[in-house]
Amino acid sequence: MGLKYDDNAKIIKALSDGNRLKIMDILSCGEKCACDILEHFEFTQPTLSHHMKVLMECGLVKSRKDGLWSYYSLNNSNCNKLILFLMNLITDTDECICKDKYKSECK
Amino acid sequence: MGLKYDDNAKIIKALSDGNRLKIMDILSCGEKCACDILEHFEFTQPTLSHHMKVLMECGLVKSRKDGLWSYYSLNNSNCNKLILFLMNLITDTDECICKDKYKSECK
DNA sequence: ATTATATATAGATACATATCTATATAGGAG
DNA sequence: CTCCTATATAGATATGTATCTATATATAAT
Repeated sequence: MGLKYDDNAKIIKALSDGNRLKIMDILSCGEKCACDILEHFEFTQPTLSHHMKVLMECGLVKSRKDGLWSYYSLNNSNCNKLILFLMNLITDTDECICKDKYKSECK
Repeated sequence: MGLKYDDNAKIIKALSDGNRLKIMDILSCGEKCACDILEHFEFTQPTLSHHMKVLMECGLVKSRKDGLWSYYSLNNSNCNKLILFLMNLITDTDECICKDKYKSECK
């Protein structure tokens, strides 16, 4: 199955903030520019810039530039991969780490 | 839909650590006692105790005591709720925050 | 009772991060 | 060219956290 705990932990860490979850929700209905996203929050513009950078660097969000404006949208493929990872994680599959005889007998 | 960003962010934060993701994977095939979980890691017993506390406090893991041993298992209902939250978050549903006319015109 | 064992807690340290103000960059308008 | 605007970056601060060692708690065995 190729579970990569640390790699996925980084992506999950990007989502471990209420404001960033709200940003994801805002983007779920389509592309938005930074100033539109900012309207939903009380914090400052540099703080939004920081949050967008975190979401971009983990691959959950992508952006494009058009003149002065930056447009952001979800990277749906990567979002789906993360959810698939979590579903596999909590499911008792044949590839569960627990089945690894060399590490534990799972008594 | 009742999206609660901060509440779910807390749960997600508990999963934003590679070691805790591995613990979830270990528990996915059934109940384990602390010493069995510890065998999979290099860190010390108090560190495992800390990680288990984090996973318990966010509701993803439950435990029972039997003599000296503490047995841990996934709280499957809460695990499923988290995944459902994430699936709703990235989906363009009618209840998307973006549809809220009072907060944004979503131009 | 005494001793051994499984787990939890306390306190310390080192590192990460969410936010702010101030400033830089860079594109568009006049 | 000069000014305005949208966004990004730099640096500071305050808070959170992953880990360790040392110790406490609580149960079992002798």
